Amino acid sequence: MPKINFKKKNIKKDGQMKDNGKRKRRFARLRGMRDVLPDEYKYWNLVLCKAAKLAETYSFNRIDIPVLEQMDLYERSSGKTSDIVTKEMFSFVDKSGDRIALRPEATPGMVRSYIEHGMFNLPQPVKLFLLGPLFRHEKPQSGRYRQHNQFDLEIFGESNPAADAQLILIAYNFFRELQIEVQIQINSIGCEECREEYCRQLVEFYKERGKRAKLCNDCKKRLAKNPLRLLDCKEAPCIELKEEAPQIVDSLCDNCRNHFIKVLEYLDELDVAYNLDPHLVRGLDYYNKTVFEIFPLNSEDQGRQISLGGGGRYDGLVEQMGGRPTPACGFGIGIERAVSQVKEKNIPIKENNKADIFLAQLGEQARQKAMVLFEELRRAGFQIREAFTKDSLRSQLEIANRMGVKFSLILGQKEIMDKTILIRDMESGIQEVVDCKKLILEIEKRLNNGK
RNA sequence: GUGAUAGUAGCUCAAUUGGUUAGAGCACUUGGUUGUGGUCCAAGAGGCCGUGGGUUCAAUUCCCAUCUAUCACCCCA
Repeated sequence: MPKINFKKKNIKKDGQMKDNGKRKRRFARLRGMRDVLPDEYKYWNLVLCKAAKLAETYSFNRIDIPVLEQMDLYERSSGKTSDIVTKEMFSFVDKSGDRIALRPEATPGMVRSYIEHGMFNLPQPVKLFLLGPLFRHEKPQSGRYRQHNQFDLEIFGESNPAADAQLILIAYNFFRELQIEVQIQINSIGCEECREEYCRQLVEFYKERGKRAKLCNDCKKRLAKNPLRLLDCKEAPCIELKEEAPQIVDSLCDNCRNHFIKVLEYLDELDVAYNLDPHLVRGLDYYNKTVFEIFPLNSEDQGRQISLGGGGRYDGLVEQMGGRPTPACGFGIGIERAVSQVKEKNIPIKENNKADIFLAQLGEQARQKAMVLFEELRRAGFQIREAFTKDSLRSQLEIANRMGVKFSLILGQKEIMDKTILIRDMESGIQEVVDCKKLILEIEKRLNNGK
């Protein structure tokens, strides 16, 4: 005998059918996007404040630039062959047929802004910082989102190696003061001339007796297109080969070598620890001379090294983008990654939004009076909270308790008639009737006693 | 873009050899107390068992696809 299978979801307890004719659609978050909820925002505040404070100290001025730019901007600056441009851009054609991209990195937009607003007429160097979102259409992973925020610093119009060193110092301070241990990897990839010379050496090296055959397929392509990227490969045979490959530091011209040595000297003097990494090359076309990257320092290493930030010098970019010849350098730090490090370290966070007083009311008339009183007390400078939409005293005291206030003021019909108010000590539960006129004095007395 | 694992309530997780009302803890709402929080007690609400298709009398359970998440690669912050 077949049994009829009624689905429970269609039947209410009383046996009536649910009205599921129109099912409401629930919207899901887009892939790789995140909501930052209040619980997490305390960590964000910590990180964001540290960033803004440091930037200010080193005379960087905050700017905001659009999230949308012309796609060409990135193609011409970051490089048409770079991963960021070729496969990671959120791009589209808008209603007027323009090719648009959501910014995948900050520097090109900053350069555009510098040129467009004639900032070369300002006293140089121009030091700017940006806090905001970037977009990359990658496959999401831990610590990697399609929208992420960066703390981005740029110095325009300064060729002095002290500028490079200062950027690294700021990054170093940023993490150290957030109690995150980091490791700084640094290298110099020289200027166009010495890089060209180096690439020639590198290609020659790999062409020697059968080395080329050992390379992975990607690297064979790199050898022809962008030999520098050979140093970045993580395939075992390629790593083995590159150990013996010529190092770019040895091919630097005098100018570039001196610049690099100066940067390192400043860092030594400032006691900023760094590792020279002769294989560090960055994925963007515009870098020259100093390049650096920051990694967390994990004693028990879990294999993957996730970068917390990186940057370098890009002396040719401003001119290439149509501006005057302008030396420049900059770096970016991933806010989400910094936040996740802070959370991991369980750094205690002081609650700065703690209140002293809660004002409870009972009855419509009392509610009106209480709303007025609340404004008075707030203007008098007290840290006060309320829940005027609640009716019962019970739920109001429950909220007061959750907020951890020291006292609750209770205003009801009886108190209004007597022109008094109740002060309840939340710890002891002791209540006192106080004359309304003396309220401020009485509160101050109690708050000061607590100290 | 490639590969691995997973998806049940807001959260953390049970259960099902395919079967009739899918459970718990925390959180939430209400009441016990029509003017008193933290503890306690009671009740309530909350589930397209990720989505779509297939097999079956019957699928949350089996199969396929897909989406999403996590992890690794690529690359990066």
